[in-house]
Amino acid sequence: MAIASAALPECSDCPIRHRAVCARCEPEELDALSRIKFYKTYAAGQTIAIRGEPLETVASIVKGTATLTRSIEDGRTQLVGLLLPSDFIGRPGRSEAQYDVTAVTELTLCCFHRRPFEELLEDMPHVRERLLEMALDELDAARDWMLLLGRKTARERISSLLALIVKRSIRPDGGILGDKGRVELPITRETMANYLGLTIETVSRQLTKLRKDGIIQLEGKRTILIPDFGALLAETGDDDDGGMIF
Amino acid sequence: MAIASAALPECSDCPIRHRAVCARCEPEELDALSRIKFYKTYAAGQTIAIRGEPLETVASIVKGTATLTRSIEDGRTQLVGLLLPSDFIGRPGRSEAQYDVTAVTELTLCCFHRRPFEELLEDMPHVRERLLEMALDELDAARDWMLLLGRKTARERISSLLALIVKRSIRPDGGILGDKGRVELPITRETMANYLGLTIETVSRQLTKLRKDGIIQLEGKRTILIPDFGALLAETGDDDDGGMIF
DNA sequence: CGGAAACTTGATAAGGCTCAATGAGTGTGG
DNA sequence: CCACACTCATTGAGCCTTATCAAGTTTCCG
Repeated sequence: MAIASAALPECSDCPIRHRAVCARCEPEELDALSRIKFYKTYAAGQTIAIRGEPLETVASIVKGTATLTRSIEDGRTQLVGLLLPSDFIGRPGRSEAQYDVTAVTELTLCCFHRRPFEELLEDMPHVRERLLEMALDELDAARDWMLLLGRKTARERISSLLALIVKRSIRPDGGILGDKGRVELPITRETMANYLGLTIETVSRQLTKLRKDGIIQLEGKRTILIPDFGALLAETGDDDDGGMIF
Repeated sequence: MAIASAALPECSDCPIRHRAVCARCEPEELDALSRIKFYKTYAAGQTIAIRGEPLETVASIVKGTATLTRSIEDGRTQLVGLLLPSDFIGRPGRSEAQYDVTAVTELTLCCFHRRPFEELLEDMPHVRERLLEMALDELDAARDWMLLLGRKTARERISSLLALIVKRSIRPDGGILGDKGRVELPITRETMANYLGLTIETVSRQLTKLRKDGIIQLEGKRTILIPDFGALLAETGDDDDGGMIF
């Protein structure tokens, strides 16, 4: 399934050290985790897990992007989570995947076999605590998305997604976007459509409209310029605020 | 805010003793919780919390139903959670409500002031464990709902909701429904609409269609008869299975 | 350069929304 | 006890947003 097993870098050098489940670990806890961890790499487009099939590992995303999807046999697909570095895959106490998990870019995971991980968990209050915190954050995100899926117009959905991507683009080092308001889209139109509960045609048309209205500029297919972030936020339908959390 | 403070019954007699956050508590943990708990009662329709306002209590629902909603100023409202007995309100480590919480029936809560609860939490592994489990279950439920909101037709949404209500009606004592396939709807058409991301007119029309198609029978406004549960499930758009989870 | 994948654009149709009127159930007060 | 008001629900007519179907176009990449 995995393309290759990478060498094992030290946790102290890990790019997600301060955000993943292990964020608040003491050195000895980190040691214990380190002893049972292993890395896996996936190519863009590869399947990581399939709903209903056994999944005996849990993992943190170290690098890359993955999606969590739910679908119906007739092809309708809904993206239920966008997984970025530091996000956690799998659930302690469950041996079957609840969602389809797919790599959308090249992906590196820091994996643990489920059983040993669960056993270690008993003695690692900091991991449990962080896991709870992350689950609650994801729950909040899922519920915000429910508002979008249930009540927002196509234009508001697109704007919300772009705003979200912008906010996440800023995060990594706290610095502002590479260029003034230039954002790289990490996902295809189809993935956007599946995230937003729309068709790719509607996504495309709404992007065009936002461009014609001067809210955004398109530079090639995957790069977007946002001259006025406030103007974009005004299109999201949100009671602003949510502005800059974190 | 609360109508009245009820007497304090013993935890051992509590109807949600085996499902709430305290489900796996040892007697001494239960004692500790018991010492800081207090009950509150709300009338149907009363507001329990407002998004963005301070919320310094957490609570378990003992009796009744409440809703979690997110909305936009222009009135659009999305229900993001349906809270039933044993469900938990509030989040450790957060002092502001993230959602509007409203009682839809008369409601009894088992409350704790947030700070003391958080402190007790440090020494109660069983509560933390259960809290994580419940959060992950809610996350799964929210994600299933995202599929419904993003991709299902009105008819499928209504059917899914009815199926969900039926499943929950069975749960309490493990016994089958009161009468052969007779289910009481705990919510109004408006609440259903806000849950399903539809208007009340569409909810009403689809219920009528399901009735004309013989999938359900309506008995007054709030009671539904389901002669063939399998037939209802076939209308939900789900790959069946999900059959009887809980 | 050729081919495939990703994206855009157009024409048309349909599902669900909006607006509006009507009906059923419930509680209140004369 | 009936009339009235009020809430909740149903039904209808017309419209609008988004989906569907069908070409084109651009980009990527061997």
